[in-house]
Order: sequence, then structure tokens, then C-alpha cells
Amino acid sequence: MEIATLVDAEEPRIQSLARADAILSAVMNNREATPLSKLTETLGLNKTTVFNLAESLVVLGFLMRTSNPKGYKLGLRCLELGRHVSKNLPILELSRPVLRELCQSTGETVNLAMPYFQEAILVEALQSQLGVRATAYAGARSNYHSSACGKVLLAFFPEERREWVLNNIEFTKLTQFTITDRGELEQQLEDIRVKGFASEVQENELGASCIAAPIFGPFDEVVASISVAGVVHRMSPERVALISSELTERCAQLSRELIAK
Amino acid sequence: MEIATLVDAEEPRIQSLARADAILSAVMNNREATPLSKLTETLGLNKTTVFNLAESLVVLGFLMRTSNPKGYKLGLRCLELGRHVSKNLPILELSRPVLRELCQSTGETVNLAMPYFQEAILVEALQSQLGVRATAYAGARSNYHSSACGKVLLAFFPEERREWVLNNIEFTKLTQFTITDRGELEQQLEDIRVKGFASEVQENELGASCIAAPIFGPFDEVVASISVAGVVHRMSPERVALISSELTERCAQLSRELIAK
DNA sequence: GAAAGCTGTTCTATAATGTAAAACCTCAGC
DNA sequence: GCTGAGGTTTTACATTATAGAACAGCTTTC
Repeated sequence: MEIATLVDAEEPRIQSLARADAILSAVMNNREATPLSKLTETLGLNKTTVFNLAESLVVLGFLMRTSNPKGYKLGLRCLELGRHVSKNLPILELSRPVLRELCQSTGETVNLAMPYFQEAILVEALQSQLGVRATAYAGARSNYHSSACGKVLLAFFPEERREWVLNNIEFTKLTQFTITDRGELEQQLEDIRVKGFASEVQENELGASCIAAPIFGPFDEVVASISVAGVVHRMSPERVALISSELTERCAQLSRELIAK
Repeated sequence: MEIATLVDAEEPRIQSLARADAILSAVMNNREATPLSKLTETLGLNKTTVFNLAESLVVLGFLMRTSNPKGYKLGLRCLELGRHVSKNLPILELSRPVLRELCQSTGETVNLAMPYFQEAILVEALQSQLGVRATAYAGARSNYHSSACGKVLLAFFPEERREWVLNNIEFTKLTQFTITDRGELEQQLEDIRVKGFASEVQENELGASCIAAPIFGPFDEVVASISVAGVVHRMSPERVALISSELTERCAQLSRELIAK
């Protein structure tokens, strides 16, 4: 997977912000600390330009400088802002207890996803082994065409938005089961709208199977989806039926609470 | 508390980034969605300028637009970046299990703090009631002069940095017990260096008492501190002695692991 | 052990970018 | 249907970000 070059709807009006954001992405996509040279290379900009931007980001706390492998890392300001978001998202706050219960009752991994440009983002991810705990997936992005939580969101988007996503989707083949045909996907979306939930078997990751249901906001728009993911052989049709009914139930309840709020 | 006007060491080289950051701070400091008018007011800039910056931040995902009370909120990009930081901070990853154990063994609130400009930031915060769970404090900032975790960090900073912080400290009086005199604070810091840990009784919050120990990095610099905070009447001298010895022990062990890594 | 090369940093001139004023639009309140 | 407050677009200008060149510090190479 390459550096995420988001083909955004609009270009940001302020160039420097777009560039600063690109720097943050580049730093994020590097496991090791990112040296200036690598940054200039990936951004394709002048050394000085990148240097000025990066140093500003350091002063503001979005980046930190590391000395051992000399370079930049994400800074604590990102943490501060991120924590603030997770504390102030009503959906997250509301659904957290539900996620925990689902995680305990099913014993599987439970995710909360929200729409985010041309992907979904896993806003929260809980795993049940050794008590309920957060997994590495939290904060990660998830495809609209291959993941159950992505597909539900897409299915219930208003026409226009769905069209836009479908037009821009890349249909990356993650496993041999990944849907790579737009027609097939659209058919599935129709099916999802009828059933009220989405499922997926090894389309996103080999060995994993996933069920997801939508959560609606005050204007009847999908605002999030919850998914339960498990090892494929544990997901018998009966169990899928069981989980999906609990899941849709819970999500419907959350939708009601969201609207009330 | 006013909008955090960080008196930074250096000004960022890129004006728009500083301004964008100020917008994020302003949005963060508002409980409700922040309308453009309020942003222009707090930043003291032209409407258009703020508008262009804010809209760029929306396109990039740092802000979201809300419709009901019309305005801006922090966006999911912050979450994405924040999650990435918490996954890739070696100290955090290393100390997470220790924090959990401390939380269970003491039954009190446990925090991990890191230096962050002229304050410390609570990178992780666990609370023990009803099982170990994250508290609202995570991501919050903590004063160098009033909190135990802040004071340990300050005490073990290299001379120069400590001087700098002390010169810029504001000595906000949070309770009647808060230290507001530089000389007194410096004396305490000396004491902390001798004992190897810091404690604080109702200096930061009425009714709360706190003990904190430092964690050192590969170059013998303080990189973080762990604190145990509890209701003041539960913190007898004997218990403080007990907790502080466990705490310093654990922190020393973490320092060793950090150096080895 | 000197020279070459690589990365990061400072300086400076230029023009492109971000800026703010004014005009314009949209909607709520009266 | 008018008035006014917020929000948005347009436009002209000058400040600001930009990139080139020159410099510094460090490692590599012969």
C-alpha cells in the first residue's frame, strides 16, 4: 500500500496546510523516524520548504524530532487532539458500553466505524481475549468495498454520496474473495439495504469473517456502523443469524438514542 | 482558564500553520460547535482569513462542520493521528501493562505524563472503579508546579530546561495549597531529586493527593512520569510510603527497559 | 588524513500565496 | 417584506512562503 494520496473532493484553499498534512501522512506511514530527505522526496518539494513546514509542526507539537535515527515522528499535540475527539463524539460515547457488551457476549472483535473521505475509519476497536481491550485496529482505515462496516455505510449513504464514493473507489484486491466489480458491489448494497445489515467472508482478510449494522443520526443519515469480526470457521450461518440480529437490534437502539439527544 | 496561548520558545516559521493550530485550539476549548464568528473573534483575524483556514482544515479532516448549532468541531483526522501516536510511543506501549497492574494493585487512578511545552500532558489515564478503565483525564494537560507528575518531570529536567520552565511558569493557584512561590517550588524539587519521587496533597485539586515517579530514557533524560492519585483521606503516610516504593521500583524497571530497547 | 558527498540549516530575492476589504448571499426575526 | 447578523465569494494587493544558492556538520571513501 502506497502513501495515502487522498483524492479529495476539494483541494484545501491554503496550500501550506495541505502540505503540512501531507507531511503528517508521510511521517505516519513511516515506521521509523522520517528524515528530512525522505520527506522532501515523497512530497516532491524543495528542501527548504519542507524544512520550514516541518519545523513549524515541531514548534506546534504535531511533530517531534528524534535524534537516534535522526528524523521526525508524530508529536503529542496529535494525541491531545485525538483524545479530545474521542471524548466529544456523541456516537462514540453512546456506543462505548454497547461495544463492550457486544464484545463480551460474542467473544469476538468489535469495531465502530465512521465515514471518512473515501474510506471508513475505525473509531474504536475492542478485542475480547483476556478481557475486553483495545486492538491495534483503532484509528485504522477500512475499505468501503471489502469490509462489512464499510459496505453498510456505503449501502445506506444518500444516493449522491454513494455514487461519488463508487466512482472514486479503487477496488483494491485484498484477498481472492474481495469484490472488484462495481456491478457486483452495487447488487450487494441493494441486498444490504433489504436485510438491514452487511456480512463479509474473507473479503477483507483471509480467515476472517465480519457482520456489520448501521447507526443513523437525527436526519436519518448513516453516521456510523458497528461490526463483529471473527475467525471464519467460528461463523456458522446460525451464529451469523444470531449475531446479526443482536447487532441490528443494538444499532437501532443507538440510532434512537442519537435522535433523542 | 483562557484559550491556551502557549508562549512558545520559538514562533512557527509558517504563519498559516500557527493560525490553523490556533483554530484547532479554539475549537477544542469550546464545548459546543464553534461558529465562524466566534473563531474570528478569538483569533482577532479577518473573517475571510479564518474562513479559508477553517475550510481547509475541514477538507483535510481536522475539522468537521456541524449543522444544528452551525459551526466547527474537531474532525476524525485528529483521531487517526492521535491513535497512531499512542500506538507508536515506545514508552506508552511499554508502560501500559505496568499502569494496569498499578491501577489494580492500588485501586487508585494511575496516570502517565510526558513533558509538553510549559505543561505536562497526561498521555494515559486509568481509573480502577468497575475494572480498569480510561478516565476523562487522558489527553489533558497538567501543571508543572501543582501536580506530582509535573513536579517530578521538572525536578529531573536538565538544569537549563528546568530554568526555562521555571522562568515561564505562571503559578496558577488551583487550591489554597498550591505552591505559588518559585523558591518554595525549587526547594521541593531538590527534595524530589533526593527522594526519587514526588508527592502532592491537595495542591492540584481539593480532596486529591498524588504520588509520582520519573522514567528515564537512553540518555538519562526524564521522558515521562507515572503518578498514582487518590482521595486524600485514603493516603496515609504508611500507604504513601508503600505506593511510592512500588512506584519508583516500577519506574526504574521501565527506565531500564527503555534503555535496553 | 584529505577530499568528496550527504543531510540539514541559514540567507536572500522573487513571485506566488494568503490576506483583508467590500460586495454578495442566505436565513431568522420582526 | 424588511432588517440585520452570520456566512460566502470576489478581487486587488502586499506580505509571506518559496526555492535557489551558499554554508555547515558529519560520515564515507580512497
